[in-house]
Amino acid sequence: MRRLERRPTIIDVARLAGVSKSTVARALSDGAEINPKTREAVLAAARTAGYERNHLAVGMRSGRSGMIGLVIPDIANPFWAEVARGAQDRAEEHGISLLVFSSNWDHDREARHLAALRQARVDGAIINPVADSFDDLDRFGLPFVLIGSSAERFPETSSVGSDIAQAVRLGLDNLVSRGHDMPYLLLGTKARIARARFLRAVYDHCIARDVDPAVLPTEDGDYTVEGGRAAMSRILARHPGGHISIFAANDLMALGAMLTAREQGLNCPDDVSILGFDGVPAGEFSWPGLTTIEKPARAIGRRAFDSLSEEIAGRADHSRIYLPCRLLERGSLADRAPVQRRREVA
Amino acid sequence: MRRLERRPTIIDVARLAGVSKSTVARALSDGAEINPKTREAVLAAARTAGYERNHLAVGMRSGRSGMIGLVIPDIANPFWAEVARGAQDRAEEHGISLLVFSSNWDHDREARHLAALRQARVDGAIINPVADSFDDLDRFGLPFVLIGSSAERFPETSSVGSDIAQAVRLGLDNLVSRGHDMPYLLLGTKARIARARFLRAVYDHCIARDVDPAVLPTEDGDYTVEGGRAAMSRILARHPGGHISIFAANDLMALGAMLTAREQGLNCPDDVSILGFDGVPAGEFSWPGLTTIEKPARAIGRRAFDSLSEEIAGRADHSRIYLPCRLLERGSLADRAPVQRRREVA
DNA sequence: AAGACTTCCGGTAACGTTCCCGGCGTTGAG
DNA sequence: CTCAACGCCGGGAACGTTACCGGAAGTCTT
Repeated sequence: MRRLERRPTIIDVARLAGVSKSTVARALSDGAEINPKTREAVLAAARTAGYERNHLAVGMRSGRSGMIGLVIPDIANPFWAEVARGAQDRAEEHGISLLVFSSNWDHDREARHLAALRQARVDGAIINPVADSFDDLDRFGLPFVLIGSSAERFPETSSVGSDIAQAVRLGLDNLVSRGHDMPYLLLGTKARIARARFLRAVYDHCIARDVDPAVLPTEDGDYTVEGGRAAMSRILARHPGGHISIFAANDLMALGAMLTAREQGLNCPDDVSILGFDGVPAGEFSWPGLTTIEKPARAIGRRAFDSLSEEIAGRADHSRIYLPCRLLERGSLADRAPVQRRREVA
Repeated sequence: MRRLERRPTIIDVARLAGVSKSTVARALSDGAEINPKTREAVLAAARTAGYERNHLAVGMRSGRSGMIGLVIPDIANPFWAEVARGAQDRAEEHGISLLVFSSNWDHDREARHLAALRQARVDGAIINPVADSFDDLDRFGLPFVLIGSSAERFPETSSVGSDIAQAVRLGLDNLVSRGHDMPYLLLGTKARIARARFLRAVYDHCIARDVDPAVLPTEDGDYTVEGGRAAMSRILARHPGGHISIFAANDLMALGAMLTAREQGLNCPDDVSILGFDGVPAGEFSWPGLTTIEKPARAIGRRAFDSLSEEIAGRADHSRIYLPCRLLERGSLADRAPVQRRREVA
C-alpha cells in the first residue's frame, strides 16, 4: 500500500491538459457546454493524473454533500439491517453515500446523531424516531423521511412503513379460519407507539367483523425473547394443558413463547398455536417453523430512499406510504374445529 | 418542520459576539490560547445563533473529514451487522461517522465503493475484501484495516479477525470428547479463502493430535442454507440410518443440514449430531438449539475501529489481531461412546 | 464584408473553515 | 523609564470546487 503525498486536484489536471481549471470543471460535470474534443482530452488527463473528485469541496461549494443519514434503533437487529440494506441499494444506484447510526432507543443518542448529521451537511435523512421525542426532529432543519410506526404522530412529514391494519386483518382472518377465534394477544412494550397501533388494528378489525374486541385476552411483553418467555409462562399458568393460540406482536416474543411452551412439555402447534409478526430469519429454523406475518423490510428501506429523494428535490407534497405485509405459513398454526375451540375457552 | 434559509456560519457568530472569525475558531477548538471570558462569550453567541460546525469545510481545510468507511459483504447478514454495530459504537465514542457499504461479494461493487470512499475523503476504512481482488486495495491510498479471513493474503496491513485455529481446536476437541471422532466436515464455497483457512486449521489440529487428517470425510457446501441441505442429502444417501456427526463451516449450512435431517425422519442429535460455526441468532431457536462456535463479531468491529485509529494516527506498526471464539453448547451434539462410534464407521 | 450571434474558454469570486503572521496592550525586569 | 516578553486578538491566505461574467474566436445573415 502506498500512500499518496498530495492527491491531484482539478488544477493539476488543468496543467496537464493545457487548459484552465474552469474547463476541467466543465469537462467533469456532464451538463455543461464544452467542445467534445477538449472534454476527451481533459478526461484523459484526469485519468493519467489519477484524479478523483473531492466531494468535500464539491459539497461545500454546491451545498450538496451527496450523503444521506440513516438513524435506526439497532443495525444489529435483523429487521433494521434489512431496512438499511434496502436504503443502501437504492442510494448506491444514485451515487449517494449512507451515514448509518444506531440510536439504541435512546433519546440522547438520537439527538447526538441528528446533530452529527447536520454537521456532516447530509442532504437528508431517513429516521426511525425514538418514541415521543419529536422536538429534536422539529428542529432538524433538513429534509427527512420517517420509517416505522411512530410516523403516525408526525403528520407533517413523509413516512414509509408497513400496513399494520392489513397485516392484522391477514393474521386474525387466518387464525379464525383455522378455528382460533380467541387468540391471546402478546403485546409489546407499553410506552411504544407500535403497541398502540397493533392494538388499534386488532380492535378495528374485530368491530368490522362484529366481534367484541374486549373478549380477546392479552398479555404484556417487551418485544424480546425473554419477554415472550415470561408472558408464555403466565399464560400457561392459567391454561396448564395448553389448547390456546397466540398472536404475538413480533417474532422474537413468538419464538420465546414457543421455547417456553416446549420446555413445559407442550407441543406446538397442537397444544399451542403461535402466530408471529415481522418475518425474522430465525423463524425459518425453529421447530416447527414459525408462521408469521412478514413485513417488507427491504422494500421499506428502498421506498424510504425514494421518498427522501422527492423530499430533497422539493417535488410534490409529503407522502405517507404503507406497504402491504404477507403471511408466511410454516407450521406453528394447527387446524382446529372452531366449535370445539370455543367450548374450551368458555 | 421548518427549513432554515441559511445556516449560521462562524462569521455570523463573530458578528454577534463582536469579535473576529479567528477568535471564534479559537473558542471552538479546545487547544487554542484564548481568554476564558471571551471564549464563554463566543460560545454563548454560538448557542443563541444556533451555530453548528460545517464538517465539510473543516474537512477541506484540515484534511480530516471525521468519517470512516465500512465495506462489508452484506449489512443484512447478521454476522456483518454485528460487526458494523461494534465499529459504530466505537466510532460514536470518538465522534466519527460511519459510511457503510455492502459489496455483495461483487468485485466491481467493491471497487466502486472504494472509489466513493476516496472521493468522500474518509480518513480510513474497515474492509472485508472480496476474495482475490487486492489490486484495488493496493491502490486505495488511504489507511485501512482488513477484517475476516482474507486478511491472510495481505501481510502488509493491519487486520482483525477471529482465531480460526483456536475455534477449530475447540470444536474438534469437543466433538472427540463426546465420541464423535470422525465428523463430516461440511465445507464452504471452493474459491473462498475462508474455506482453505478452516481446512488448514483442521489439518493442523489433527496432526497435533496424531491423527491422519485424510480420514476425515468432507462434503462441499456454499455457506448457504440450501447448500447445507443439499450436502446433507448427499451424506444421508451414503448413511441412510444416520449415526453421523457434522462439523459445519458456518451456521447457515448447519441449520440447513438440521432441517434436511429432520425432514428425512432422523433425530438430531441422536441420529445426526451437528456442530455449527458463527453464532447466528437463529441457532438459538432451532430444535434442538444449535451447538456452535461463536465468533466475537461485535468485538471484531470494535477492535477494527481501534486498529484503524492507530493506523490513521500513524502510530505503531501494522497489527494482526485474532480474537478467540467460544463454544455455545445448546443441544445438537449427542454424547456417544467413542468405541461404539469407531466400530460403526469401520 | 460588416455586423449579430453562437460556441467555447479563461479569470475571478465565492463556499466555511483553519492556520500563520503580525500587531496591540499590558506586564515585568533592568 | 525603556525595552523585551507575553497574552491575546484581527487580518489574510489557503483548502478544491463551482458559478458567473466577459472575451476571443468562428459562423451565419443581409
